Amino acid sequence: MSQDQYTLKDIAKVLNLSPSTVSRALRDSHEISEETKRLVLEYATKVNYRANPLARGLKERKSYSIGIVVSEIANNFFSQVIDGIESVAYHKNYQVVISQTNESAERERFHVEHFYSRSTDGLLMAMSSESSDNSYLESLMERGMPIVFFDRIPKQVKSHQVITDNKRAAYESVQFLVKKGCKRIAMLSSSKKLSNSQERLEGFKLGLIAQHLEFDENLVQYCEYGGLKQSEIDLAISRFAELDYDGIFLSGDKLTTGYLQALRKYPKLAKKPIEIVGFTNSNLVDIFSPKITAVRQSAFEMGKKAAELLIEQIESRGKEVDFKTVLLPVELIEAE
Amino acid sequence: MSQDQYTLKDIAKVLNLSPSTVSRALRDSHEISEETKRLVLEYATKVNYRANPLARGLKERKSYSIGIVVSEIANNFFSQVIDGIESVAYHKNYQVVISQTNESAERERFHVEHFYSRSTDGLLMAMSSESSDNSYLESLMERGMPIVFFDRIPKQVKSHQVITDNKRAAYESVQFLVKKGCKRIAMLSSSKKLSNSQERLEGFKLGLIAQHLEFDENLVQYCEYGGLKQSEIDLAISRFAELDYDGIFLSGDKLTTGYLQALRKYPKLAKKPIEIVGFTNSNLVDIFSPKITAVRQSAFEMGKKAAELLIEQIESRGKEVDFKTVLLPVELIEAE
DNA sequence: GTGAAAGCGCTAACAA
DNA sequence: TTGTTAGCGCTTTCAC
Repeated sequence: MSQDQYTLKDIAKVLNLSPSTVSRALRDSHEISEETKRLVLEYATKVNYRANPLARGLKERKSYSIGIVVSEIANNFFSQVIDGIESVAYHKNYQVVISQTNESAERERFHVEHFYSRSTDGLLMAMSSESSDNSYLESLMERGMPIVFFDRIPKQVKSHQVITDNKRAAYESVQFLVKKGCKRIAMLSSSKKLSNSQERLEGFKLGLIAQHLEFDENLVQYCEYGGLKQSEIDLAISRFAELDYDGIFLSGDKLTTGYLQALRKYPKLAKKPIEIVGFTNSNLVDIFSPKITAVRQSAFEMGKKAAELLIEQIESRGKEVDFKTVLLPVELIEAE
Repeated sequence: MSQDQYTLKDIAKVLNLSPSTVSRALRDSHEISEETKRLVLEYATKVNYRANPLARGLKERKSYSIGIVVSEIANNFFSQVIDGIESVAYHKNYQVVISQTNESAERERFHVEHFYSRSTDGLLMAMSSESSDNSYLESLMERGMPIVFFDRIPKQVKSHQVITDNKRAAYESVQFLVKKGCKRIAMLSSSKKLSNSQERLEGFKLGLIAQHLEFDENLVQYCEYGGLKQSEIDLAISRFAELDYDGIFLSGDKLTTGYLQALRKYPKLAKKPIEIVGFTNSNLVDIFSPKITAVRQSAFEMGKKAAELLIEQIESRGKEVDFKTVLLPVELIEAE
């Protein structure tokens, strides 16, 4: 990096070759002699040659960059996913471009179209909670833009998907609570509309059935905004207070932390200690109080897997792909 | 977005103009008649024309993208900074490309050079803790790559810098502790080498002086790895245990959470309750236990400010800039 | 006020 | 096996 960027032409001139030969040599083409390849490679390494990605992208209609669309970056779960994405992209030489929607469908669309006009090679998306009309995404994909969805996936789209095995996670949470001696288990859930929530609720019910426990609709409270508004949680909790329960399953990150915050705020609502199991990807559960058992999603893995699938799809260049739905496990982490 | 990307040529053909005229019209050049401009603009809007950023970048040596280099993305503080950066970039129409170094100087350099070869327009960097030789950064800047440093800045570089007012933050933390009745205040510090740490230590001392308290070297423990290794913290804490102190100032994010984790692990080390003040940008301090007072950096603001300065510098196109050092305040958040 | 042409750095079809 | 040429989509100098 001790001087300005070398180009193919520069190298060609020095070695008395043509730019195309140099190009081919660098791409290890079979039609170039070993001797020439060696020469080119040697010199290229020496001057630290880097192909100009803009030029290459312009030519190849490829930018070697992938876009991420999430609702918020400053979020334990998403930032861990992004970490995973970056780690894969780094090794495969793709740039990672981020964008956030703040849960706005309009902003989501803006970003997606922007990525498109930038010849971004592919997209990794977790849908904003507000989005409903996804037809524009389908038409994009039809026109050849690979999109891999993770965490929050739109309905009925043909694409790779990487999600948490929500049903199983909820099921196991119940098993855990029962093992701890709980007989009446409450649940704090997000909006019934979200696929995530539905699956977790289903797993919750199955978990109860497996333990021959009755499902009591009163013991489930729904938060339309998934805990984005603390007031929602406060309300839910005050409703719970009148009921008798000895364990609770919190089915979302914000619900978990919101629940704990509410307990702090209204200590009398927490008359007796109960067993708490909740989704959260915070790294700091071990210093939370009261103690909870964390349902930790494989966020990093999710990012990795999604990025791998995306890059694979990108590099298969429009060949028929058979779309996968990858289910990732959660980990129950019990505070000591 | 209902068909494939239009090009200048497409528009030119339809309107019976030359591509160059269309280009000029779109860039609002004075040498194009109002009438033509109107025509072009109208049609361009109609077909939702977007200039191909790769082609433009290749030509203009500009990519309308800025790069972020941080040690880790999945980190409360940094992800909040990135949030701030994105919010500015979004409005100014720049893409945000992320990269992480995992504290490796080598990886840092790799990323920076990569950004350079990608014609990234500018960089936002928080140095990795491992980096020492920054001469390559200087030569980069000399060759016209704008870099704005935030949080962790290299020594002696001429550039914009956005950092926390560390001295003041530490000073105020001490005032706070004294107001709470503390007489013997301990401090857990990062490596003496880091500028951040030095400033916080200095503020700590000044704070003591202002309260006519004596600075006792024994009451300060240094963690070479800033708390990255829990063992470091455990050791420091066990040393503290033998001393008599009634308040502690934790001068870094990982130190704060690590300290709390250690208290949980070795409850006997926390013989008597003491007042705790510590840096942390976690949103969950209110559910930590024991209760602490959080020193919260203006992370979002830091990202915003840094991005604003960077884009301003980019768009001033190599004009002489007079470099600013922006000091941001912290907020002390007391648990209820 | 508009157009023709060159060129940014790269790849690939075609020639030799 | 290597070189020549054209062209990706854009901007800009130079001509008209």
